[in-house]
Amino acid sequence: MCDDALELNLGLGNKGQSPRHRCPPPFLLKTYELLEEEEKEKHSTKIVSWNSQGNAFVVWSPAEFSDLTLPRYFKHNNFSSFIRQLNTYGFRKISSKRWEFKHEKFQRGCRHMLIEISRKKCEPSVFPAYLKSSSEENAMTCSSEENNQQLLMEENKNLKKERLELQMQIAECKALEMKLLAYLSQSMDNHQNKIRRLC
Amino acid sequence: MCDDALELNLGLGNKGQSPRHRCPPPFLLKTYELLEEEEKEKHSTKIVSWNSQGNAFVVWSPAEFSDLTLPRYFKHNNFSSFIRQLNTYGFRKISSKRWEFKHEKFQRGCRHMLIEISRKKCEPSVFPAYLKSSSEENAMTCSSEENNQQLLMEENKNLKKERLELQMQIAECKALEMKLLAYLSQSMDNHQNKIRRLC
DNA sequence: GGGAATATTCCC
DNA sequence: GGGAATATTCCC
Repeated sequence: MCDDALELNLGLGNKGQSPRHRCPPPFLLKTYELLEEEEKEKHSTKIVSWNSQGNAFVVWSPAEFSDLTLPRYFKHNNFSSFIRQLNTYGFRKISSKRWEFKHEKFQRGCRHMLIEISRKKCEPSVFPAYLKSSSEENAMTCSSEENNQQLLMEENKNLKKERLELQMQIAECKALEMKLLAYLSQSMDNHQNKIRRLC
Repeated sequence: MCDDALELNLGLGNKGQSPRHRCPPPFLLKTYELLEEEEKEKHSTKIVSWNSQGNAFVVWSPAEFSDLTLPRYFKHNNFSSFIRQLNTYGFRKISSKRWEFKHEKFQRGCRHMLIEISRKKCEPSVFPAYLKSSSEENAMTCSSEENNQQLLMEENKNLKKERLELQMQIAECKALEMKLLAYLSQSMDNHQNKIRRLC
């Protein structure tokens, strides 16, 4: 199930992204560590923990969690901000009776899976926010030419971004090629040696 | 100069936006208040203050400002984050010798003007820096507008062509990858067989 | 100085 | 639960 070794060897983790994205987003790391560290804590009542199967976690006491736990890991003490982040990363509340949150790739003992969780994208639509929110004003103040120009600019920007991503993909492909070739030649040598030894 | 009353009465402040925008953004309010409150402080050395004319402010001691002042108003103690915000709101550093920042609408005793300061949009107003005319009046002549559009369309066309080429390169890369992998697995089988035959 | 990703807040 | 504005971080 775990391809980490292959990914590590071939350098394919998080394709097309910048270096800082090779590790999980701070939010996920902190939430995971918070759960590991809370297991060691000696509170009179449990504040937050993995559920019994370890495939989700439960905030047993939102009040204490907000006041005591959150500010130790984040720049706030608002339960709702924490939940907003959970939703951003695709967690779901799986119980109506308690604050239990689940994500397929967020499980006890599986820190390596965190890298597979990503923020939900807000669709990069053709129309940027500033055109959507004030389209009436724009219609008043912008000539259709200017409007056109804005669309062109937007498309242009997206194309350049796309170009960069494609270029990075190519670089990765080439690197993989090199590694495969190196591995191929090495493994042939090995086999040659084995055969020689056997003769 | 101050339209606050009118805006309030007609509910026209920050058109098309939600109520919370009728007051200045928190960053501006906090920075303004910070300056008012620092005036009362009794530090051995001045940390931050309005300049003598009151039309800009000076951070006299960035180190103390970061360690002592920032965390009292913001969720961090990084001078660079503070400066990033200043830039976002259009402040300029107006001295090369000291940390002095200025915005036309940010002046001592003029809290009511803060409402007129807004974040720079991340969207280029219309044109990128290298295409922008130097005049702030941006009284673009028809011909230069058309010219611009021509350039944009040209660039756009080229980018799309480039994209196609890159995509083809990637396809080739992937095909080669497949061949290498197939060859690798085949050659390993062959060698295994040779070894078996030799044993 | 600013683009862009992530975090926090506010609001529906 | 999520859209969108603002704040903070990271990077060029």
